[in-house]
Amino acid sequence: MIRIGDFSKLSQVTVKALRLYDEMGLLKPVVVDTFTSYRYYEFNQLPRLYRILALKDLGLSLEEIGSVLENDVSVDQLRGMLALRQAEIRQRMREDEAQLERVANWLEHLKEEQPMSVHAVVLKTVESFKVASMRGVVPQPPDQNVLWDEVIAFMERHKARMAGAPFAIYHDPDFREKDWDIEVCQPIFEAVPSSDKVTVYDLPRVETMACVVHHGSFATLPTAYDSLAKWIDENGYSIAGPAREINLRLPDKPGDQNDPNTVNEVQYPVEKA
Amino acid sequence: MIRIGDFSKLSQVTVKALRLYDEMGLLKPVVVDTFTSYRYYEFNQLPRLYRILALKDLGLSLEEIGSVLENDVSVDQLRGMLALRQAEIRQRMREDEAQLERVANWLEHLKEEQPMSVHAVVLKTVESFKVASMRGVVPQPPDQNVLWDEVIAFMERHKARMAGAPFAIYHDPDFREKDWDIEVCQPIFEAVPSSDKVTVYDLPRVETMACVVHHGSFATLPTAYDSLAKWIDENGYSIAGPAREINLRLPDKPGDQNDPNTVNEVQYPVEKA
DNA sequence: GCTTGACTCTCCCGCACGGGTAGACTGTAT
DNA sequence: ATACAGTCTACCCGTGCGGGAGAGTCAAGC
Repeated sequence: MIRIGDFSKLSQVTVKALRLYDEMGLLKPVVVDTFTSYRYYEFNQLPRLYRILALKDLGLSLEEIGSVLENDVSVDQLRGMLALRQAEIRQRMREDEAQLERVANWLEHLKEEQPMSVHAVVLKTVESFKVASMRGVVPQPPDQNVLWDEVIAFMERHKARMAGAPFAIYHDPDFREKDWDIEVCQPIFEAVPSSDKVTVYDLPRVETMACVVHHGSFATLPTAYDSLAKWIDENGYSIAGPAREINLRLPDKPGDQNDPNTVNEVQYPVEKA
Repeated sequence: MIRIGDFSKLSQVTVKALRLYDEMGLLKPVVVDTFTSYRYYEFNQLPRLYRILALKDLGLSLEEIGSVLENDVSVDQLRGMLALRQAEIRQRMREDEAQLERVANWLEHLKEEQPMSVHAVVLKTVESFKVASMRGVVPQPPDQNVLWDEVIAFMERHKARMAGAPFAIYHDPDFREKDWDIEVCQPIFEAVPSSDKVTVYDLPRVETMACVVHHGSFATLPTAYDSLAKWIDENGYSIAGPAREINLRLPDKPGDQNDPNTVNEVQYPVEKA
């Protein structure tokens, strides 16, 4: 019979851990002195302790280890637990790879510039939601207000309530001088019927959406697109659909292209390249 | 100004997380109602929140993110932090790979046998320590007691105190019928001078030692060697030195080869293959 | 004006695995 | 006998929130 400190040195398991395993019932000392509460171990408890350590090395929780040691799980169940662990580890390795890529990308950018603005890119999943939408070709983006007028009139006619910030979808796959193919959308609650001009439908869910927020006048909005596109490319993704431009905060004076307080979120559906 | 729930939906950051970021000073609402304590946010706080999320995606802690956002760290320091993260991630990926291998190995063994005994293998680092040792060739392992007699006599002559369990080093690289090259060692505290038969020296540190404990009569000890060797091979290691056999609990009757209460730990120095 | 339901607030607990500390004993070696 | 090392219980700490309790607040419909 040896004391906890010696057992700790022998097994290279900290005293703290041994006490925890005792408390959790994984490894009880053979004797606990009634008066002093000193724990006394036996050499032949080492195999059990090593089994605990071996199972811990597989990434099982202490609770799981307890079940395994007490034969509360069948061999089949153990197989299941380990298969699950396998999947978890593989998943984590995939995440680590992606994270490594992002960190490398930051380091790359830190060589050149003050990158705080560039890198505020976030991936989200956007659920399906209902919109009142109108699509048309207009000379320039600011001209989309003719489309908006229709949508607003439509909403008022149907007393539809807004379910989120209005936004525009830019359907042109690449930049153009004039004649932009733009769809303006207003999220709504009610499933009102479409009119000849305004369509009501469910915008499908987007699994992975790369998003960046731009705060400042419309004139500087293209830089947001640029850095977002750059991020997408450099982090191993590719663009998988048309961009959305969400008008979180509109200019104080309607149509003012230079209000520095406007806030927009630019979104691109992406997929792992 | 919007309430926390709307800000949460907008950013897809849970209300809980937003409150935490407030408390940690990462992102304070623009207004907190004095009477109701309601938090009110602005759209233009989204870029900062996204910066938080982007930094979090790199694996930085919230505390680190706070420093970065408050410009408490220079670009050089940030570079250092990210380089460190890079090293951490790579390290973790290496560990994950090893863990994956161990899990796969378990699953492999679960197909065949009741493997609880086989797999209680532990890797440790063994520090350098002082021993009184005597090496010699004897017909069979049990004959090592002639060596022990010398060491015990030596210890008594010098009044040396034992610093741990006695053990034997098996210097033969492979199994043999007779004439075993065995070194018996007793860890001691005092740096007493060597005699002509017994040598006192510092056994060097072993970086990685694969260990298994055997509990039962000496007759079944070879199975411990077998499963240890198997584990070493199957987990991508190779044997890098002579085996040690540590006598944690000796037979009650000295020399009894069949006492089922003896406990031995078998150790092999290993290195990643 | 009142009710109702959806929000929001501030605590507090839990997780996994201990680290660290405090204050009180206990065992052992000189 | 005394000193020193070992051990005991009990408590708070960290990470990044999730869950829930109990109480207070806001907006909309009647």
